[in-house]
Amino acid sequence: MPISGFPEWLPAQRMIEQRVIDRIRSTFELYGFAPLETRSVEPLDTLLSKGETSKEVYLLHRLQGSEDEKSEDQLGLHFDLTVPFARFVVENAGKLQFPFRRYQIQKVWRGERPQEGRYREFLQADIDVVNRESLPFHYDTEMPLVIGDALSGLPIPQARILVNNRKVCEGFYRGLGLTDTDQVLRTVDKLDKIGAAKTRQLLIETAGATEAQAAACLELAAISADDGSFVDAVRKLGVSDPLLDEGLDELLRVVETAREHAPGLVVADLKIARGLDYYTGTVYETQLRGYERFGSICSGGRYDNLASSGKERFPGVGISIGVSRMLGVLFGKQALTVSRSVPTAVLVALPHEDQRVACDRIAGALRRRGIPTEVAPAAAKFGKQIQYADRRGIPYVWFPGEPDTVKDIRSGEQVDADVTAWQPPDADLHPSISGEPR
RNA sequence: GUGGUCGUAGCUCAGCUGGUAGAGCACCGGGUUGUGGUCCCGGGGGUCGCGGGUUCAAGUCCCGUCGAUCACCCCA
Repeated sequence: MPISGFPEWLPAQRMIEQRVIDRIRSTFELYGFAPLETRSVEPLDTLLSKGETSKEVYLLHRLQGSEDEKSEDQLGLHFDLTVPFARFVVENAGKLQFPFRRYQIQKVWRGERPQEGRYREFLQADIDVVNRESLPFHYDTEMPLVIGDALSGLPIPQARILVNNRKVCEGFYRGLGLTDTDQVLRTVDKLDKIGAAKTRQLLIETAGATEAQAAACLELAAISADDGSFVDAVRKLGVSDPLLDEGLDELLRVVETAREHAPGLVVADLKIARGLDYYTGTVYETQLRGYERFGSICSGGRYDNLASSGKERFPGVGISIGVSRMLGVLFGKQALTVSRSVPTAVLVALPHEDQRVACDRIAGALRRRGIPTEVAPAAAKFGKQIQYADRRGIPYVWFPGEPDTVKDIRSGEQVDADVTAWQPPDADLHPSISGEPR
């Protein structure tokens, strides 16, 4: 029986997942991020002190453990990769070179109610850069480019990274005279769901806004642009505040850098506010075109205060691809398929059981040349053996003989072949993933 | 964690106001004496998610539970 929120894929889907991970990993390394894996558990205090206030953390305890463990002794499964990473950096600061760029591809756990693309155990692929004391802003501009590069190499719908900056919102709200900027942010965040009228009402009721202030907040939230024009649009609203200026300047740099290196990838969208509450500046959120209703498949942001030890601070910026969420959503729409359900490229047919040794020899020779090969399970009729391959999508069946022949079962074409020379086309060597149903 | 909808064969589904389960596809075998996919014939397969209750009788009604999904919450 399945357990709610803990998905298990079939081999075909796992192959797709592995291909996706391969692509993400190689891209991360292409940009010089170093691999890291942290333990799955953290002290509960570490998890909770970093803003995760809800009870969605899974606790770990031994069956034979004592009932009255203190909370500082309790272990919880990590719910993201950023908090463990921050802890790791503080702990190992003396052994790391800064700025430190690392990637981490691991499972994380959250006790939320599952839905399509929302799980309790899921895989994240995360990159972060941290530095001592202060982190140059250009890293904030780099994050979307890495993600855009990784995702654009996959047969999935185009990604659109929505970017905002908390300084813009907070500065704007402050400039308006609103003091509870967090509450304003939380309310504005619901705009898409509850609509402008209700948002306006809530701003007045819960954030102490006047009609005019609420209207201004909505006007800010409505601004979205894939170029620098959003800056003028904000200025036209006539609010001024130093933090607002700083935020606009930063956001502009993200948008302009993306326009230079990856046109169409990034959009400044001043209503996005989400992410964990440790974010202090830039925030990212990513949609796949045509899949907007499934929410963000990749998000992150700048955190200036997450990691610190004594007087030392380690500000960072990072972004994380929700691999399981992205795949779950695409699987649900049958928008990702793989060319076969096994890695095998060649099935060696078995004429008689007493020829298994010879067939194993053929398979060995092919494998030594990097061709994934298996020998037929039984000396059934050749029709059955071909069917065995066909069911699994194995493209070639090898017939031992004088001479050996190999058949492309898709075309039916069968040619003489030599184990020391025959080579399938590169496209057939390994399963390939595509965006179209098979 | 809260609320709604749904849960019949591997898959898609049918099963009227309760009367002890059915189709198509898939699968297996044969026609086809060792090179598949078409066609024809035949066959296997279901504790009706699970548990309890009401009833002479429950796939069908009631309660609980598990799972899927949607909304809230929150977020990958």
